[in-house]
Amino acid sequence: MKFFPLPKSSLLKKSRDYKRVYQQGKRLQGRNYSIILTPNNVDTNRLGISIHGQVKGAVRRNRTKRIIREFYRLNQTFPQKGICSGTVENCSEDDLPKMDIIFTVRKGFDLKNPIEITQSVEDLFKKNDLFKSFFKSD
RNA sequence: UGGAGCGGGCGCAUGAUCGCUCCGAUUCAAAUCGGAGAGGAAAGUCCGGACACCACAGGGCAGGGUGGUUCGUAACGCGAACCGGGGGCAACCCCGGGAAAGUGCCACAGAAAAUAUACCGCCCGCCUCAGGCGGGUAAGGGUGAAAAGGCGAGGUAAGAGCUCACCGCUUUCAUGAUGACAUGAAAGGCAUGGUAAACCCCACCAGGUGCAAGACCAAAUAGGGAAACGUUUGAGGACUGCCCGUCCAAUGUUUCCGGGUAGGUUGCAGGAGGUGCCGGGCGACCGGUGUCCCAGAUAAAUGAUCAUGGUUCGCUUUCGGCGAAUACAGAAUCCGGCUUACAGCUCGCUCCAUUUU
RNA sequence: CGGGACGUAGCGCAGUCUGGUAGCGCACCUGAAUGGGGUUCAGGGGGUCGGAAGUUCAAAUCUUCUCGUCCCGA
Repeated sequence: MKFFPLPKSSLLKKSRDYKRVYQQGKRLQGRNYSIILTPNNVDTNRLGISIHGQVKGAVRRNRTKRIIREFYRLNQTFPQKGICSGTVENCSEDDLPKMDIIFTVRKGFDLKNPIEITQSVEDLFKKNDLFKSFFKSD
């Protein structure tokens, strides 16, 4: 069994970090959720989770957050992996920069375990060629 | 056996693997090991306190809250017991100051909605063809949510507390109770419609703001104060009329000081604490003693996966098998209440009906 | 964490303080006017007053609880 620790340094903490990602990041729209990505200058990926207040009930919000975090714990390099899976070009996961990720959830989100989220996110990356938009635009 | 009332409890369990937060130990550190990790409502934020800061000579008004009595409590709008009224066959449940201090309101209907009054009536008198006029009366009809004590007898032209008995009401007295109040007696002779979750009156209560309170440490940037050393001037002021010089001023550098933002630390987990036993009390609760330490996050920890087993439902139906479901809901300074939400399981006491003995 | 406001016809709002009749504009329907449409005029329909209890003879209105939406302060 492999170890997948998730310390707090792998989470976004500050309001200005969130603002930077919202302003500079690339957005992927899923079903009642979206993922925002931007490269950072730290040597790890960092995750932030934002759940809309219309998701009623603190229990439901907390549970959604924990499931997303569990998904991230098991797939900490999913942005790099996803970008490579979405392009036809030559791509190595280790050459890509580390990312800041924000996972935003809206009303109607109904994925109930990490496996469903993994499948949904993989499908999402395959539909979008992020490699091009990040590194070929200039 | 069925129905009902009241008061409690539990609210999935066990194991494995991978994670998260805090505490303790080892340790330079990294890390390792050990321990702990959501609720009965953590919720709504409706009350009350603790704690903190601010304000404050004393008193009052306005505005707000509470509302039978006596206890309990740190305190309460909470709880207990009792009192009175109402509902229920019953267990039991619900309600609670003042309407004979004052003001307002009571639609429509109705003669009249509180100063009393008279539509249909009843009775008497006069005029008189039907009927009309004047007076007496409020028992009956009618209206309305509500109609001026109820009911019976006497009384009367017809009636009326006009008189009387009983009930109710008011006042006074006596007895009992800490008290709400209860019981009894006498007198009055009907005066007192409802509404205070209308204004109001009476009694009692209360400074304000809230842990993002408050305390401490403290970048960057801008600006403030002080000191030292320089610089500039045919722009200014003072010593002095002029020059030099000095001081102020302007400006630069350095150092120091104070406030203080981001950020960090603390407040922040031993408490009106839980629980066993003993004692006091009808009870709420209180006292003594033993024992336990029981979440502490901050873009905010308490999770994921798998296995086995409960419980409930559906299908199948011989054991059994398969599938589904497993409530309401997540700590944010803490505590005492209230209110609201809640799948299902379960315990105790009591009442009613039926059956058997 | 603390404070405040709102919910009434399909839509936007009065009425709530001071309890008895729910009203206005737009929209909708019918008719008139026009060759037809628009404008205009006349008439009409449509509301569990967010929900539940309570006070009262009577509640959109008063009281309590509750649901939803929005806003403000830190």
